[in-house]
Amino acid sequence: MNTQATMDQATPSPRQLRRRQAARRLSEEGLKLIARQGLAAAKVVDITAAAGVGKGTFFTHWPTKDAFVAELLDQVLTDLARRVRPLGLAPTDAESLVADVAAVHLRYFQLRPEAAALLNQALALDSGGAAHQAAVQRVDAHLDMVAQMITPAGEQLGWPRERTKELALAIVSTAGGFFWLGASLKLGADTPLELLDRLGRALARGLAR
Amino acid sequence: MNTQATMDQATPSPRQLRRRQAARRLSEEGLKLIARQGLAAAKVVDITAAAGVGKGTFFTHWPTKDAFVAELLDQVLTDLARRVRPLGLAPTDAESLVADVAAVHLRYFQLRPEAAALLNQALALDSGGAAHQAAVQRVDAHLDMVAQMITPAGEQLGWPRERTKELALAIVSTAGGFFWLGASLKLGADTPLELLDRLGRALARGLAR
Amino acid sequence: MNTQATMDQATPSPRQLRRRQAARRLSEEGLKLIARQGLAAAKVVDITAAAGVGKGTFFTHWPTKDAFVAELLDQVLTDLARRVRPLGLAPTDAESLVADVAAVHLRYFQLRPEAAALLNQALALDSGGAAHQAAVQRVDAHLDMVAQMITPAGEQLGWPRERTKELALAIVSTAGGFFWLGASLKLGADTPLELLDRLGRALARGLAR
Amino acid sequence: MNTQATMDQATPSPRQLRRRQAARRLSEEGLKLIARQGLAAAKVVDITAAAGVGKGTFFTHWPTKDAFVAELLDQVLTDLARRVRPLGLAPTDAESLVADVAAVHLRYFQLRPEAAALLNQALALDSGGAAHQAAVQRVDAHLDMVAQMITPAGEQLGWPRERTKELALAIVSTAGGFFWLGASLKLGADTPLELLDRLGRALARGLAR
DNA sequence: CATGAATGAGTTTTCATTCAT
DNA sequence: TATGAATGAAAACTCATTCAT
Repeated sequence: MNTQATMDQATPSPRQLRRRQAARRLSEEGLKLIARQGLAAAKVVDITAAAGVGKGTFFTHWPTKDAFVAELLDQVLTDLARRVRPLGLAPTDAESLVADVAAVHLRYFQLRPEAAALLNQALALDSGGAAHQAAVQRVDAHLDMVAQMITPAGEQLGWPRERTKELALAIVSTAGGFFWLGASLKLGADTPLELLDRLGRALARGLAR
Repeated sequence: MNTQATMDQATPSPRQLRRRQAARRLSEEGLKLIARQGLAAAKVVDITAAAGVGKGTFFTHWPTKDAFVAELLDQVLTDLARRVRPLGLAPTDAESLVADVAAVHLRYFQLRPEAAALLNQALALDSGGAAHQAAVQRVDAHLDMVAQMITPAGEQLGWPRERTKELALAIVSTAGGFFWLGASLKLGADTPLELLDRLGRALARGLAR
Repeated sequence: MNTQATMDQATPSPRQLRRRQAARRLSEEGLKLIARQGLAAAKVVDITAAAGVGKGTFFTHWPTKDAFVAELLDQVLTDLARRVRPLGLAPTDAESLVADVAAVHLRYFQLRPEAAALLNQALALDSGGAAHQAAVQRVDAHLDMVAQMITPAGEQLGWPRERTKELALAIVSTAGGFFWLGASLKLGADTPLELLDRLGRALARGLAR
Repeated sequence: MNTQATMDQATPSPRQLRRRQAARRLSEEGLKLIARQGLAAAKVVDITAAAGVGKGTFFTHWPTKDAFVAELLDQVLTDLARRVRPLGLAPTDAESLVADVAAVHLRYFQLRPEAAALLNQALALDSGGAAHQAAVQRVDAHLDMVAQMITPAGEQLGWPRERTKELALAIVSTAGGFFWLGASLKLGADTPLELLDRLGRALARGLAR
């Protein structure tokens, strides 16, 4: 009862704390490096060096580099979802809802261009490999979530219900693509929120005839 | 007098013809493979096998794989530009011009998802390498072209002149990103033109306050 | 307090020991193979196989094959220099000094024909490459060392001071060349020291009018 | 009787002339390139380009690159032999004969450092290959020739008869080695003949007790 | 014969992953 | 558990050689 294993959240041993710290640093530095140098160019040894741990440590946290990328992608999309979901709760008109969802995506990727980079690079993994499958599934899940949120609004705006997922795709890809290309071309980082909002709203308004 | 050497562009030797044929096949199959399996996973040997030539032949056409990718990117963007440029000639209202430019991009990438894939993957090359530099520059040039076309229209719609390039980025990335994510997720390929037009128009309309 | 970290040079970890062992074995086997088969024909994989380690291990010790060759050359010339230098300390007449320097070179290369082989092959590397530059510089440094030693003696024997380096070249190339050609032709390995000494002395005596 | 094939030396067809011209140019440029860049770095295509012929032409003259090198080596040693042999005809004292043979070698390699380079590089070919065998044999034959010439002289000077070949080796390797190392280190090219003679004579004089 | 386009065997080098300490 | 040394599969690229024109 008093042993560590007994209670999950109870005073993690200092060792456990250090371990989690290391994992966090690895995630952070890994994401940065992948965004800065590309997925292939970001070597495991670079990531561990940046995080200040030994190379072998990496593989005590994730079984493979692909698994690491998968978790990174999951973190990013989970984080993004946390900001999107509340929009579904407060009732607004259809147009505003869609516009807001787009705006949140745009702002998120503007602040975290690494997230946009990761999104794109993860989908560029070998189509054969399980890693690609996993990435696709994870993004798909995010899209489903967004689609579910905006289905009624879309319908009100005259968008075919069975095609709402493409609407979600439009929102996510617009935002992700803009800041992914933008990061490469050194554009977009300082685009004023006001203009981004206009871009976000553009989609929504455009739907209404 | 009637020999080949007489006229520069006349009757290329059958050998040259075969050679060009091979180059074209390599480009086609290369683009397909890169889109299907990812840039890194598309090995040179796969591309040559798909094109039905020996491995070494590849390197008689391009000095490196990166040079090949660069040329592919150039071909794609040149091809795309050929379809975009005419829009600048026929006079229309500002909103329609922007909407049309967006629509052409969307349709282009819908028909050629490989092009969208290439665009995204080329920018994911090692940030250090010259290949990445080249890709960035090429895309940048395309953006400049688009920006130049839509600058007046953007201004009329109240978009700051010095930020037109970001507008161009929005158009290109929306289209490219949509079909890049879409291809991975098996979405978008059959989205009706009508809906795509609406998405395209969305940006344009959204600009007007 | 008694741990390894306490003293810098004390008790290298057993892992480090094994590592150094491997490096030494690689150097030895590499030198042998290069002498036996030629620099180009001595594949890295052959060297590692001969040393009983994996192929990749090679590159954890030297970044390139060229760097390996450079170190080998340095080892050889450093080792040779260790035997030559003492001659400069004990005072003798000019003729004997030169003869002794020549004799040490001859004996050294007779006992280690691989060293002679390496010397010649390293200079045969692509003239364009940095590897060739490095090899040339290293040999040049050895020549300078020898030249400095024999400058006064040479002068006494009537050899122009500004051409002492060519004298050094004569000594080194005579010895190296003899056993390099000799090894290829299966000659020289059992030439009696007495005869070698005569050859060595020949240079010295010959200088005096 | 009147056909070309009938008489060997009679009026070679202009075609034959051009062919021989090409072969000569290939030999010359090949030797230069091998000396300048190293045997491995001197690509067949470089040689043909330098000679102003197509790549394929090379292989109508020699079946392999190795055969080309073998012929080059043969040409060089034959050329050298032509200058050495006359010394055996005019009677002189033993010391002078040996000294003269050495001097001829030294002068030859000073004027043609490419020849020295070729000599060394040819012996560095894969020990496994037939090319190496051939090179070794050819050099061996040259050594035998020299040895035969100086055997009596050597004996008179007190050099063991059964070791004359090593004496020949000393002469050839001294000269070849000096200018081979010298060419790499930019030394020796302008060493005055007088000093070279002294070096050459050194060997001879040194032999006498 | 001369040519240069095509070819693929062969080599270096990289890097995720394993595992003994 | 953390570490970094060892490993070998994999991939780009080179270049002598072949051969159709």
